[in-house]
Amino acid sequence: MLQELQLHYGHLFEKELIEEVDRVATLKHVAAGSKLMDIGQYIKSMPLLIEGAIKILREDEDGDELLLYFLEKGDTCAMTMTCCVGNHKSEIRAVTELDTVLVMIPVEKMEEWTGKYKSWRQFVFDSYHNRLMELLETIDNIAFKKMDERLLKYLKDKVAVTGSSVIKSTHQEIAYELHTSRVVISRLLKKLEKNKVLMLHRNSLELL
DNA sequence: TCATTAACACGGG
DNA sequence: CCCGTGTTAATGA
Repeated sequence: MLQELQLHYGHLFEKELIEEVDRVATLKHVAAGSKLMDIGQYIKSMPLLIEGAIKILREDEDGDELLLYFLEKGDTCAMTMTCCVGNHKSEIRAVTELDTVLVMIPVEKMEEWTGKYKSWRQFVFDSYHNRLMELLETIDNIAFKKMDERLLKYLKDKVAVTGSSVIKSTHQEIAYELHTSRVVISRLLKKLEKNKVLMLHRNSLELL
């Protein structure tokens, strides 16, 4: 575990902190498509992403979903940090997008390290900032952009996160995550295909 | 105008 | 056959 930590967090954390993480945290492998966290749940440890990707979703009163943002390696869930420390319920749902490797840190250590390590404090604040920026971008998309632009951004994000230009989703699944209907997604995808932006296949599509 | 809903046909697995 | 896909018609915001 020390090696992975060194590789992904070595440039952020001082040596003593890395070693302490290695001592107290546990490594966790999670298969793609697993629900890590659901709305209303309490959280007892905080994850650092080593490998893979996680999508963060919000749900409305009808149970419809909306994708908020993706987490990638080197990221952590800012929501989890507040929930852990304040002992609040989770406001979001987290589902693994890929097979994912996590380092789980016990809650007590989070507060202890905030006083002990400057790099930890910095990491926590940076994470808040990054998530907030990500969230603002999502709000801009929903409020000011049309569905065709939202769809394109979604597809590009997905390609960036998975590291593959082939997206293995049905139109219906995409529609759920963007909170719209399949008819719209089908129509827009067809238009994008005509414009040579992508190729459509059954159960998958490829960005060009 | 554009999204949603329902309905239908097509075709691949 | 079942499911994903492409399209259309009706309705509403």
